Amino acid sequence: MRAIKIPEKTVTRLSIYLRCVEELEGEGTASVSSKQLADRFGLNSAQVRKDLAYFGQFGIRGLGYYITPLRHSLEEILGLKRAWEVALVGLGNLGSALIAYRGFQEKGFKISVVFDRDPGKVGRRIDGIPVMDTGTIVSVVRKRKIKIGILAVPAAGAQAVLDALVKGGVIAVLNFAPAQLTAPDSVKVQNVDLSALLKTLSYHIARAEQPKPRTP
Amino acid sequence: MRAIKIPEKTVTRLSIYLRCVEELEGEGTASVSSKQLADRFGLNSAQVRKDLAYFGQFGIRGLGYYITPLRHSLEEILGLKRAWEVALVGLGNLGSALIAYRGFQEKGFKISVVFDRDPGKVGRRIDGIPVMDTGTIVSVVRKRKIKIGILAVPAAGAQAVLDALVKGGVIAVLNFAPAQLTAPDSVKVQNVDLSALLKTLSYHIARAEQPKPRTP
DNA sequence: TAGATTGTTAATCGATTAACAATC
DNA sequence: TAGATTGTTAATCGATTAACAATC
Repeated sequence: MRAIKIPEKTVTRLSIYLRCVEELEGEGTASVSSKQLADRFGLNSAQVRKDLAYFGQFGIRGLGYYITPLRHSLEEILGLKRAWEVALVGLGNLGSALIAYRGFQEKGFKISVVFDRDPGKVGRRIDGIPVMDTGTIVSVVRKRKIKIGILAVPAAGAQAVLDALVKGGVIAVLNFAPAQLTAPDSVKVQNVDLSALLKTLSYHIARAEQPKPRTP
Repeated sequence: MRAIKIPEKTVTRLSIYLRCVEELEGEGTASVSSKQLADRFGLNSAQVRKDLAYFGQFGIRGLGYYITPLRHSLEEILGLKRAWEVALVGLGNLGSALIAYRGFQEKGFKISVVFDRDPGKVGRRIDGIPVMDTGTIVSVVRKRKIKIGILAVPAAGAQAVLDALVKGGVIAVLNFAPAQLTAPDSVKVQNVDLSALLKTLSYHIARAEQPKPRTP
């Protein structure tokens, strides 16, 4: 029996499909073909079918996909049928921002503990969430069986924090620190370098502004 | 003369290289080979050389790359030799968070105007930044010659805001709204769907927890 | 049954990695 | 000069897209 390798990009697209399907469901659509989905949301129909086929047979030949069952399947695959507890590390500007941001909680990801090393912050509660010392990460995360961590600390301390999270049993991390972190293969680290994203934008502007090479 | 297509991923990696080079420079290193760089930061040396070679010849055979000149070249390529003004649209939780977050300003991206449609917010100043009505995007952005926009509005209104930004002359957009937006090819849109990122993480946890197939 | 659309295999495309001649 | 490392071409790998038999 071969373990079929599912491309990372396929998983990323799954949440795009889910969003599209949610939208269609909201409009009361009963079923959709991969072609319709692709045309409407700017996707490729073959890719939609191939991506879905990694996980099972969700469609009906000659008809397409029933919306509601497909949504349920996507939620099941993505592990969204349950709520996840999340540990946030770093209560600086970005960390505070992420707590205030409701987007995560709405999607079933609940920040249930925050870690910071500033004694002035430790022991307080932010939005009802307890702030604990960074030194207690391993034990607290382990005790609460938390599997998802968010890193919102400066780059310099990020690796040590990641190590602690991993030691405590965390297996998926959203990292906002601009640093090349290392973790065991079993741990999934998603990097989000906001400044780097802006830098690629500035590259594109610089390219777009200067080159006025020749008017044919 | 052929226009060499530079892969998007190469541009993304450029800012990673810049970060590495900055770190080495901080340590007082004078030069580095692609191999050293790759070993230390978990990159591939051939890829480093190939990526850089898209933009010119920055190395010296037998020696490697001189750190400081390479940093300057990377900054020049990425358009970081100047400060950029940025227009932020949406002063909700995420928008406020992005203003409080110092990361952008530090890297030369200055949020110089914020747009919101809430009359209760318009006219005020946040952190010294004027809050203006969303209806004025086109004229304000055009007048100030702003080229970069950040979208922190709900998905429903995102396309209209993007259209306004583009009409005003913006050519690069960082989009936090979970929506499939369309823009002219000349406009670069970078999507950052934070919830989608968490969803791929929850997928990985779901995979990691269940499958305990057989112990050989 | 005829028409439509899936699931899947084959073809294409692009990106990564390896190899090496050029050259410091 | 000998050793090292670049810039670049060729080989490999993986992902996307096209094509089509299976089948609703």
